[in-house]
Amino acid sequence: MMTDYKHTLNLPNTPFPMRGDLAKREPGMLQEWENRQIYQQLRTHAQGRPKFILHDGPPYANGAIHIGHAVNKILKDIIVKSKTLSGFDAPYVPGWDCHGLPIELKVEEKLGKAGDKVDAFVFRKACREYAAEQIDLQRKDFKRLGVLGDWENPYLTMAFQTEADIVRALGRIATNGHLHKGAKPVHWCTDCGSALAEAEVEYADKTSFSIDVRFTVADEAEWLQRLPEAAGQGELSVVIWTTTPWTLPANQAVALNPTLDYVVVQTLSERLLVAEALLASVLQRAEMTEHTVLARCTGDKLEGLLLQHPFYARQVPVILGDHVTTEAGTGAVHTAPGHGQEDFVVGLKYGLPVDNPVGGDGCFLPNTELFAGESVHKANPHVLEVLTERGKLLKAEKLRHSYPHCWRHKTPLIFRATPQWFISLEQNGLRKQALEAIQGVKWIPDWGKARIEGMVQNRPDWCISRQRNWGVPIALFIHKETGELHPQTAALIEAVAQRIEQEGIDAWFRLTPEELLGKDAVDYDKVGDTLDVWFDSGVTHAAVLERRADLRFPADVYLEGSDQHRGWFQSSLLSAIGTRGEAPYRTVLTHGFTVDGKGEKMSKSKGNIVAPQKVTDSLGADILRLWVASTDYSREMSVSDEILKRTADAYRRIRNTARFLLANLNDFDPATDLVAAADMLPLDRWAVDQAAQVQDKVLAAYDNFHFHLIAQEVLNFCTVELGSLFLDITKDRQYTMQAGSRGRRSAQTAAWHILNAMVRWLYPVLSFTAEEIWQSLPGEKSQDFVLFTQWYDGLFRLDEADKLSAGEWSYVFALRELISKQLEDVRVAGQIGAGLDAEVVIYYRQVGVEVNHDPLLKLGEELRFVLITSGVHLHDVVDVPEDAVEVLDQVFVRVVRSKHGKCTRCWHHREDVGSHAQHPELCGRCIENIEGTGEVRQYA
RNA sequence: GGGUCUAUAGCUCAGUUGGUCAGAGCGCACCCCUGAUAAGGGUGAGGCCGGUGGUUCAAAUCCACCUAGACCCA
Repeated sequence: MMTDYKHTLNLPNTPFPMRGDLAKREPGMLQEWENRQIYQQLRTHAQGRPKFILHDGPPYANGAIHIGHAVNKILKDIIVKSKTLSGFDAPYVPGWDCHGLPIELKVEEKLGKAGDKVDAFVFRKACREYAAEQIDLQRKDFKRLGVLGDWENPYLTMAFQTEADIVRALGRIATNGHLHKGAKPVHWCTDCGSALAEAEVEYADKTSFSIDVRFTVADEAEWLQRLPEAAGQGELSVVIWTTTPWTLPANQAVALNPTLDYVVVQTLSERLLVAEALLASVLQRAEMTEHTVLARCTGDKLEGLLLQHPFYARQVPVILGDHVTTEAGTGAVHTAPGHGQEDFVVGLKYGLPVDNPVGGDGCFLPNTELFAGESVHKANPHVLEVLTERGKLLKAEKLRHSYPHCWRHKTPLIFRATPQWFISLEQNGLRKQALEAIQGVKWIPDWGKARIEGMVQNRPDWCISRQRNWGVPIALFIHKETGELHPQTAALIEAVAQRIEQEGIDAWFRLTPEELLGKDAVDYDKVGDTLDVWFDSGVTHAAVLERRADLRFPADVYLEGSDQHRGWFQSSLLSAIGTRGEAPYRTVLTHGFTVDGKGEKMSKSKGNIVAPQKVTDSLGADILRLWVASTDYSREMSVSDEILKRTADAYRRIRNTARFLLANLNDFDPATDLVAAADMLPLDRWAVDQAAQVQDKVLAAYDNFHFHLIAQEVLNFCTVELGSLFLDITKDRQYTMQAGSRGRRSAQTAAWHILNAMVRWLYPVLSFTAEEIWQSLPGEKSQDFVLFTQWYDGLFRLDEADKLSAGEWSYVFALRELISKQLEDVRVAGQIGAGLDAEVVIYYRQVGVEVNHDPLLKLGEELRFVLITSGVHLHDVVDVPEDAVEVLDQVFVRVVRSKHGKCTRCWHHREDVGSHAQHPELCGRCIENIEGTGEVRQYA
């Protein structure tokens, strides 16, 4: 009998599932989108809109994607999608970086070295195939994340067209006068037999010899002229300290700091010159206790004096350099321009020879006196032996320190001067232009500017040569005698590029100089080096942005991890300046690295790695996307199981809010049931107003790329304004009023507007869920997918004409919260269970207050619906009884258990329950809703 | 060692130019509901704002140093 009336209620109902089951259902949705070709359709839709170009930084085509890749692509996707909803034509062309050493090494593992066990052409073909496989694997994972893009037509740096354009870009840099051939010390891996880019160098601990060596003065008389007090007994030597004994054969000078104080000390048998600040540590190391300081002077007094090389018959000068410090050593620096960057620079200043006695295999060249043929790594003890024999070794120890290693082989690198191609930062003002261009770019966060500025300011010339097989060739011809570029270089480059367009980079390796140069061929060499892969990806602004019809130069946004200030941001900037004098991007966004819950780097050994594939296969891509969106990406991004669990909690709340809204729109058809804004009930107008405010914040946050604020904002809205207030309060109206009544349709109209707005807020982040909601949204839709729409414009704000102002609502809800506390006290005391068991009496100042200015009086009888209690009674404060609680200044509340019977239909306790013979269990309001013309609501 | 950053409740984040700024949501505990139910509502307990010194009438908010962490470089 009690359940008889349940069928007279309009209970929520929806096929939209409470649980997302994302891991299971997302793949099906992806398939559907792919079948429908939504990316291609979107391009048609967006045609003619203003363009927004986000240029993809290409991941390297090797290995499974990790969480950092996922973060990067998801952030890009959020931007592209939000810009689409903002009315832009925002294409997304993903790319891959395909050439280079890591792929070559993978292929070497299978085939052996090119030119050794396998023909170079076969080898390159294998590299190409390997890269293509890797791309397929990565693409599959990227798509699974819900990232929308032109996946069937991505850009690849190994595409023939792109390879050709890379060569053309090199040509432009050459013709613009930035190319430079030089012998410079570069990081050299003896295992690779190649120079390494800075990005290919890793630092790791290594134990080295640490030796102090005597450089005895060549002509003591000359020294004493400058420094008469240095007269004494025994040989006079300058002491140098080095951790690379094998570089001594290439020594060309000893550097002192011009402003540091140096002393000559007399020991038992000799005189030594070192920096005063380091004297104590040197003597201690050499175990010399007896000493007297004979002389003292600054380094600049000694410039140009000659020293005897410790084992070769040559004299080397004392030179000056600010790079000499007192951090370690002796304050006198052994200088071998062929083996060190700083040595090279200072050597340039003094015109020192760049002697490089070491071959590409890491062995001393055959003409090297004493050490011919020895490997540098093994020659150290021999050098020590020679030094000892000649009495030049003051002290030898072992030292553990951080030392550069090859990122692939993990072997220690050497610095070795070799002929290399460089993009010069100075020769034609590239550095200056780049620094100027940096000023015109917007860097987000703003410290990105200082970071790249500092790096560009200080970086050395860009060494673009690699002695490798799988790379775009440095397609140049140089004169055999003079080393000059061929005068027709521009035309030659274009001719080569055209061949590469047809056949790929093999075209260059197959080419004989005669084919292009004719008779000149005898005088010219074909350069055999390949390009640094950073050059490949760096010039995609030309090979991709300019080349593709759907894109354009410059891009609006580049977005990568903070490591790319040295990498892609910089290689792109330098190459764009070098080719066309303009930055390739207007805005550069940076995201931090992903770290674990403790803020520490992820590593296999720590076991704290979060794999994106694992997340999508368990929680779903939308959870991963929501995590990305909830995290402030401008700093380190923490992920852990707990964090993902919290994210999944937030997701469920958002999903269920949407589900409940849908469930209440079960019988709603906007075409016939939509209530005009002006006719909606005040509470419903308030809810739409709140949504409008949220939308303002959400759109601003998308605009400023502050996605984590969106996640917070939307969740708060779902929880507070909707869950706690609007949805809870309107349940009564939704369920108990006549289905087609204005009161109910008004609430549904608000829900419909809110859902329409919300589904779009969510779409850039929760793409799967948003589309799912969209499919369930009632009414004829203008578009099949959220993606094809734009931000919802059906929201509105409260205005002066509203019966209750925004401020009045705020007051009512603040009071409601205070009354909730009172209800809770009574509930805990066991007097009531649900709020509907209670009635509330409010005592406050009423005398002299106009009804029009009193929100409580205006709401009147309907206040009980706002408070979700069975009754509300308003009295003037003069009548306040003893047991009322003052919740606000001069506002007292008393909560009592209702003494009336409970209506079995609406659950309110009402005096009139039982007064109707036909329906003894119902209140009058319910009877009116069942049999009459239906109740009318004014406010809530 | 140098450069660029970060450090607010268990978690994710707000805290504009220093003065109700110690906040929100989640989680947690407890209560209620059973007509959003592997849901929903309510109440509550959690932070000396990484640490130490300064500047100031006043600092989470400015300065210095330290600690921990991240990226880049040597």
